[in-house]
Amino acid sequence: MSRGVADIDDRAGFSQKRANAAAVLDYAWDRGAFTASDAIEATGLTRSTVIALADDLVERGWFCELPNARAAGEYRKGRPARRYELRSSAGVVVGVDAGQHCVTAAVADLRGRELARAYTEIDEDSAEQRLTVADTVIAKALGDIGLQERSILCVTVGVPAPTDLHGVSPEGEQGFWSRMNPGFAAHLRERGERSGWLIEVENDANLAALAEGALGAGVGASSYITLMTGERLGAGYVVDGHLVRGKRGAAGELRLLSLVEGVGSTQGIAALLRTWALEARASGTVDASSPILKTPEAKLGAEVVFRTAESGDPAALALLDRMAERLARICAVLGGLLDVERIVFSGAVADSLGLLLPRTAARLDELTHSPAPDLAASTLHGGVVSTGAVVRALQIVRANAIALEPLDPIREQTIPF
Amino acid sequence: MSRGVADIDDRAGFSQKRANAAAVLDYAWDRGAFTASDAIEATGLTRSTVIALADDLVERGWFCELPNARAAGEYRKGRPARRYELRSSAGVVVGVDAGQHCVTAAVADLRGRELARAYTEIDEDSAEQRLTVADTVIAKALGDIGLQERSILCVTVGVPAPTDLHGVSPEGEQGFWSRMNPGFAAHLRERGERSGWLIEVENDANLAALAEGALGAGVGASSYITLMTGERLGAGYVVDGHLVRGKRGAAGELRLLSLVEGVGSTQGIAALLRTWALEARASGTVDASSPILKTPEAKLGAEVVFRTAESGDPAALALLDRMAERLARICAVLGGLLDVERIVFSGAVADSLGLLLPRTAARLDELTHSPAPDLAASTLHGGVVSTGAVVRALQIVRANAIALEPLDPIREQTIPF
DNA sequence: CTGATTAAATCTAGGTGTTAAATCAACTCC
DNA sequence: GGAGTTGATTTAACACCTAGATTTAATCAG
Repeated sequence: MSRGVADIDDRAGFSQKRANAAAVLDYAWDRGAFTASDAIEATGLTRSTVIALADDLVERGWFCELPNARAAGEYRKGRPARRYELRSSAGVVVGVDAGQHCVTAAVADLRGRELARAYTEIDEDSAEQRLTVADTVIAKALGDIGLQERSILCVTVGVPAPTDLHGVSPEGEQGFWSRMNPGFAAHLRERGERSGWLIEVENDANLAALAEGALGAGVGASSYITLMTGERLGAGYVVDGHLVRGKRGAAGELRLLSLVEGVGSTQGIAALLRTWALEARASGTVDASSPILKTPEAKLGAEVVFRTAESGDPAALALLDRMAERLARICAVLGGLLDVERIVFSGAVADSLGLLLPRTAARLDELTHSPAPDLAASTLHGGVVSTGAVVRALQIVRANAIALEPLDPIREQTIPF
Repeated sequence: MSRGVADIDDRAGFSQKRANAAAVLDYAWDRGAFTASDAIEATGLTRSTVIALADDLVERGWFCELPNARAAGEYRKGRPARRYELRSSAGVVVGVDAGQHCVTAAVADLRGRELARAYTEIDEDSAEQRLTVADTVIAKALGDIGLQERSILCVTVGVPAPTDLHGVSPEGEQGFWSRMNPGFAAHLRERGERSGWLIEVENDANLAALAEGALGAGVGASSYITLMTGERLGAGYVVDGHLVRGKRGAAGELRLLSLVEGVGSTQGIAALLRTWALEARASGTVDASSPILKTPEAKLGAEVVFRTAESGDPAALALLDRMAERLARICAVLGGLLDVERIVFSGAVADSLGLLLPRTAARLDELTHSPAPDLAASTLHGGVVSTGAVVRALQIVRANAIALEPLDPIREQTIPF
């Protein structure tokens, strides 16, 4: 569980106050304003205790006390209750998508509202560069809203590589993985320890899965898979509410799907549709009027195929059917082996799946006996990984909140955006 | 987590004493005799507190106090320490394997020592019968060692069907699953509530996986798969230390493996080797001296093939190679998709895999790029499921211990076996 | 405007459980 | 038998929670 997070309290015995404070804080986390009575009911503690704890948390900067009870229209007779709320500006989290070609950093408050976002493209793949680029992108995002590093409570970095419990990636083929993750964990941990924030380095598909589960098409499902499907396929599994990582964090690497009949490679939808479209054009079977023939070769990609199919073009539809067959097989195997209720398609092509998804679902239904998993397209457009990183960072902060010291509660009302 | 277990305490606020007592009890669980000083170090609590808690637990029947410190040879100077130990006879757990043809019940003490075992075969498949047979088999096992129902702390039942969080199985094809699990959960829960024990109904392969992880070939691995491979294939996944169950508990149902090239059906090793041996014999390509030709048809099964192969028979070895290829593909897909470090072969044929496993491993190595999972044969012979049920029951008792009342500490020394 | 009503805050006394420090007990070793 | 060592026991103080009485801040009815 701790995963690279500094273990702050290793006492096994419990401090009652600490535990109760954690309960109140946790209750407040996903709730808006609340009164002492609300917390009393939720925690089973006495009024005196709850109020003492809440005042404590106000003093420590986690809560702010709201003006008065009746303001919110929800008036009830009797003495107005004091109202508290999690101080969403008690600190920020940073979610970084350290992708192959581009590094993005998103800064969010404790409610998950995105306050800033910055990115830089990377040309050269030197290890050094990836680390320093991440540093500067984070600094840039923070700078845009006038915050300093000490506002950070947690930084989570997503990398296109499996990561173990310490955020370290294995070598991988031709060292790709260790090039993508050249020691983010160690680098950030060192800085985090100085500045007092927690860190985590996690596989990008896993973070995407968390994003979908928290905000996207995975909401409400306790078992689902997120398929990242741009140029290459990758998956993040959430089963029984837990992220499934595997020994080296490589669960969700789909290379072995090549053993499934009719699947072959692990190329993504975008890559494959492009290849197929070029093949079709070369085969001479495509109608002369079809955009698949008319589009210039350099521009012929998945987007074109999707758009062309929507206008009823038979050649494009044939390609979609072929893709549906392939995706259905992938979903059947993954969904069948893991018994998930939903499979979310995420990544660049997610917005264009209108025609493809129903076809895939129909085919999937034929392949499976028991109820097949639902298929859904991500609603999170780009930035899934950085969003997932923010989601994960918030989870980490929430789990460790009582052990953390938030910003001094001076600049109370300043929510930059 | 609770999974059919009666939720005894739903207060959110914490009782400090209760939590500390739980810590001490949990510390004692997988430890032999220990002194107060040991527990002090482990829990971080004060001597006074630990001793008070320990005495409390002695009074409640969870601990017994052992004679004196120096007895155990581990003498150190100074005043001899009081020594405590988990009272393994504080109660028993019952693990039931409610298989298709046979119901087995194992009774074990809190240390996991098996005290009794009973079984009955089932001829007819009436739902009623399965429930009552389970009752009588449990009663028989208990009776053999002169215990009464109120000694039971938890009953776990393994069924050859997926189970959801409440222990309920879906319909399944031709109602097989609901015939195998005709409401064990509801039936036992009712009885358990009267007699004060916890219950759980779980898929048999999942229980086998837990058994392997606790006592068998899965020990030491945090991510492994147990393949149950008798007549039909089934798997239990443990990834990152968690059992992976899936929405309906059907993770590990391998029907969809039929989509993998070279795997085809989900028949088990025993079933398939029998079929293949008969095919080979019919094909006329088998040497006349081979036992595969000479064994009477009714006796020609997996056992014969394994034994024959060991004497170097080419026909039998060819069958093993064919099987190795198939198993390697299964392992490659499962191991690759889930990133496990080990795959354990469990079930009836586990003892005969001496020749098959190395061949499978070699082929598996070719199929995977990254380090392939280790392959291991179960060392638990028959009874894996009931053993797993006991393991699971003990987990449940451990997790809920402070909320349970053990037997009155009267018959202290009576450990029947 | 006054007093009744209501709901919540605040105050107070008491109890439970933990700690820290001092003291006592049971050993061994010389 | 006395010094030395380790751990149990005792004691007082403290931390935190609870329950109940009291007070406060509001509405509402007349």
